[in-house]
Amino acid sequence: MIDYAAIERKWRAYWDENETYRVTENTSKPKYYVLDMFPYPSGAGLHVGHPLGYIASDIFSRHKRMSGYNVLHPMGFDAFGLPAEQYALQTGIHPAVSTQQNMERYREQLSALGFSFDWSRELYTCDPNYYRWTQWIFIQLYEHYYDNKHQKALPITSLVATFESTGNSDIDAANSCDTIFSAAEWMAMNRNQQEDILMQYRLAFKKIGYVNWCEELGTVLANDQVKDGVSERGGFPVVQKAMSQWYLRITAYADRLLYDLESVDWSHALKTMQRNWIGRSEGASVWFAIEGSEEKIEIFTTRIDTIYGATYMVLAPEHDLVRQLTTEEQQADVNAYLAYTSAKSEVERMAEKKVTGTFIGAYAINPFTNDRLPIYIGEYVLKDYGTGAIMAVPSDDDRDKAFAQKFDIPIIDVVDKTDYPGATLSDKVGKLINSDFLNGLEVKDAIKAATEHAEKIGVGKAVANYKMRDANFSRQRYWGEPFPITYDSDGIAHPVANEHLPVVLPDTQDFKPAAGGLSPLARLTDWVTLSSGHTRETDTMPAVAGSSWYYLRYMDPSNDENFASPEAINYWQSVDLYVGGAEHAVAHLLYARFWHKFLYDKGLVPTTEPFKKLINQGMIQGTIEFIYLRKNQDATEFVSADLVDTDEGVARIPVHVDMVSNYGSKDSVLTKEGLAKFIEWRPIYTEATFTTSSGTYTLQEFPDSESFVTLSEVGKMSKSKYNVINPDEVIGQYGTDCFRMYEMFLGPIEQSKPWDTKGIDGVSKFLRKFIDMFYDKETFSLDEASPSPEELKVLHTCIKKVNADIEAFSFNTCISAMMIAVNELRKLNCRKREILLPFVQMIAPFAPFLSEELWERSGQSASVHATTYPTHEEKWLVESNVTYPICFNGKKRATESFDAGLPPSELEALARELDYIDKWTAGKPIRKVIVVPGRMINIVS
RNA sequence: GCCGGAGUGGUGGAAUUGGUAGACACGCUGGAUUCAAAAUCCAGUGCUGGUAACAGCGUGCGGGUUCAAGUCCCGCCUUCGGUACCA
Repeated sequence: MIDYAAIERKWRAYWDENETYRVTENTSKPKYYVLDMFPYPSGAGLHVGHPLGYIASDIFSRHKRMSGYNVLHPMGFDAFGLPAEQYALQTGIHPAVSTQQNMERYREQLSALGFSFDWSRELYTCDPNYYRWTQWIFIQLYEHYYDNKHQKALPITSLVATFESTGNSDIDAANSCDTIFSAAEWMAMNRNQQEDILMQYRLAFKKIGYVNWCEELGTVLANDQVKDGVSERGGFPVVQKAMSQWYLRITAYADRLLYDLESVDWSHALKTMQRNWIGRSEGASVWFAIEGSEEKIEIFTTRIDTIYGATYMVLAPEHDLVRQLTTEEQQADVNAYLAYTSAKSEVERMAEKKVTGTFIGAYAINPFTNDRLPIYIGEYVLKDYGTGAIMAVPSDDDRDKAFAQKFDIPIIDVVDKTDYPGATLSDKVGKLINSDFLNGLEVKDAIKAATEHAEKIGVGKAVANYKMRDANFSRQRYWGEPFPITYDSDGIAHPVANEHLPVVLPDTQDFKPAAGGLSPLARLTDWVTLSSGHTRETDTMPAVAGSSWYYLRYMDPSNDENFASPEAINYWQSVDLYVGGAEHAVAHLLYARFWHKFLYDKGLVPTTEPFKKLINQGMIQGTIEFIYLRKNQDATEFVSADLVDTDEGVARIPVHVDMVSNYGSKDSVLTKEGLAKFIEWRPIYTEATFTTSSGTYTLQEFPDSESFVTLSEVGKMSKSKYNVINPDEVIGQYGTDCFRMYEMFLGPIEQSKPWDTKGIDGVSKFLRKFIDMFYDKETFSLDEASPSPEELKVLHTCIKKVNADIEAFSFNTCISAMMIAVNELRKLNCRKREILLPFVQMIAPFAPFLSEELWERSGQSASVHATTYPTHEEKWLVESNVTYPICFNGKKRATESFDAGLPPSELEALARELDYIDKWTAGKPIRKVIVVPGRMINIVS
């Protein structure tokens, strides 16, 4: 009856030709912006997991569109980034070429899935017409600083004006400048000095910082690209290295990024993740004088109340004052310790967590007690958090305590916790002791009192600190946006003039990373050196640059004058619904919010947040199979191998050495029969014994000798785990509509679940039954008679439920509601036009191809997707009778049907008359009867 | 360790947010159709006892609130994410 492949071809062509999904700024309709996180076009193409979010957002978009909204639903590609470049290094194929190919493949796969994207708005981040504006925004960041008093970004020129009139002492701005200067001092500086100072205020700035350096990839990585001390991509070791790098001062926006989370409709889990990442903690800054030095040590503490218990100080090994304060006698020790810490990689430090450190010979003065405190350096104090220095209170901090015990430093108890049994050291409870004027105060009050005292005597102040660091923005790689920055002969940075944007990424085949942390672009001397004598910045921007603002470009993707016209931005405002994976919960979403707030400060966007509502779709996982093998040389050692061979035809024999102890909980059994099948399936294992590069293995048998140990786990679909399922096969067999509906039917959209085609027949059957209703034997024919109230009730119940559930992103229950309706209509033998046409409209967002075809065959013109979505009429839903469960003391014992119009009092009276009451009350008098109209009746005795 | 989710039949999952637990679907069992199979259709299917009517039990575990708890509160267990020497 229906040839799926044919109708899919037909309607895709129709939609293309008629630009069915094209959208313009139509002010006569309310707007709605539905955005999917744009994909990185990888070489592997889409697997069944990718479309989950796209299907959901497509259904939602189609529903909104049919409900009278002007819907912007675009798609594009996050096309710059490491994988294409790594691929290029392996194959010699230019990233621009492979990226183009991959994008074409994605485009084809995406449109095969019937998504209603407005492809005329497609963008990709490696397009010069796009990254011209990425560069432009970068320049704006460079030319602005963040003013804390006004809580917004202001032009750097106004900062210069202030410097010229009053110096920097009155300025409250986000900065990394620790010198204070007067107007006269400013005017006396040479240009280099002035530019250095300004750099410490700019929102995009250059500084020397410790960065995650990955030698293997030849580049710096962001914190979130490093997992467990190795690069997320490739798993190469990552070490700390000091390099001059571009940064974005995202910390300036920390408070707003934190507090504005309250205004967005995101999941609780996601907001918490962002809050933790920003990591605001309230505390105090305190300055400790140093014996025999003009310098002071600034520390950050959340427990200023414990200052009377401070018995020593610790600086991070990289702290600026270390060199200066180290005494001659301690020099050798300190040098040895510094050598020790700098040789250690992040991985080692994390694994070890040893208590290490050394005394540097100097003493600080406790500003509250005037006690001499020895100054140590220790790796447990981090350079980048707070001020890189702490006052150590061993009585009330686990780490300080361990350190003090190791180095024999006195411990003074300052908090009495006897009133709080079970409280740990880190709990902020107890009464202060041994603490002068703080004695007897509760911790909370003591913190307040101590902070006030510090402020009064001028040795400290209340401050908030953040875990979040400024964002490293430099990559020493080829495949990214070039910085729109040149340097003059004095090394002073200059933004590239607007008319010279974009700075186009030069073409080359030589994209290998250069030695010494230089970008491949540094080798292109013709490009680097300009006729003016300036030289170009040769680092490129990270992938997060292009994705930080792409949602704005969709509003007006081909504008040459602006990143998007003010009119378009004003019309579309911001993204109403954003759908994407939780793996971008922190980095991408924080950067995008930061850029958006900056543009808001500049008056370029009308909203403070870019994404009003956000849905994280779950991951569709694959099954990862392991088979347990015994290494022949050593019968006691067990290892696992992936169930599949590699491209080279060699079994992979990784990890899980001691998993044998687990096999009671997770195992499934591979019988001898199963083994035969397995060998048939993977001919490389011709016997139960086989040899690989790492040895000879035998399948591990269970003691009963009838079976072997195997394991399967669910996990992310990935090429390397050989568990990728391509949607093409499923679509070929069942059709796109069925695939779409099945993915939705699998369960709630936000939940992760393993892919399993077991249930797809149910959806397929449902669609077939639905189509059947349009046919009389083999002929397409609808019943023109008027529908019965019963039929209308089925239809309208379903319409009501589907409308509500789409709004609630509960697509699985929409589909079950439609299944129920079809089952009931079939029972009623209904083939009525007045029932089935609204049904076609109702199912259209879910099954865009089939609905279009049935709509046409029913003699309707134009696209079903251009029609108005059905809404329910309450009059068809009213029931004349309601069936009530009759409960006795909360337990359901019977059901009774009553007239729906009866008031509760009459229902109660009827209930009291029921003849089986005695049976359940066991003769006890009825204490009361609870009637919940329309729900239930409970008789309490 | 800390933070945040989640635990419901053989399976995926429903349950209008405190009101008939297990909708819908898969699977399974029996039957119809068929030379046979596939497909399709019909019936049954939480567990326990019983031929049955029916009864008891039942939403990870233990308490509690309530006429009524999968849903709320307290204490655990398991599991999945995030994060980790953050002062």
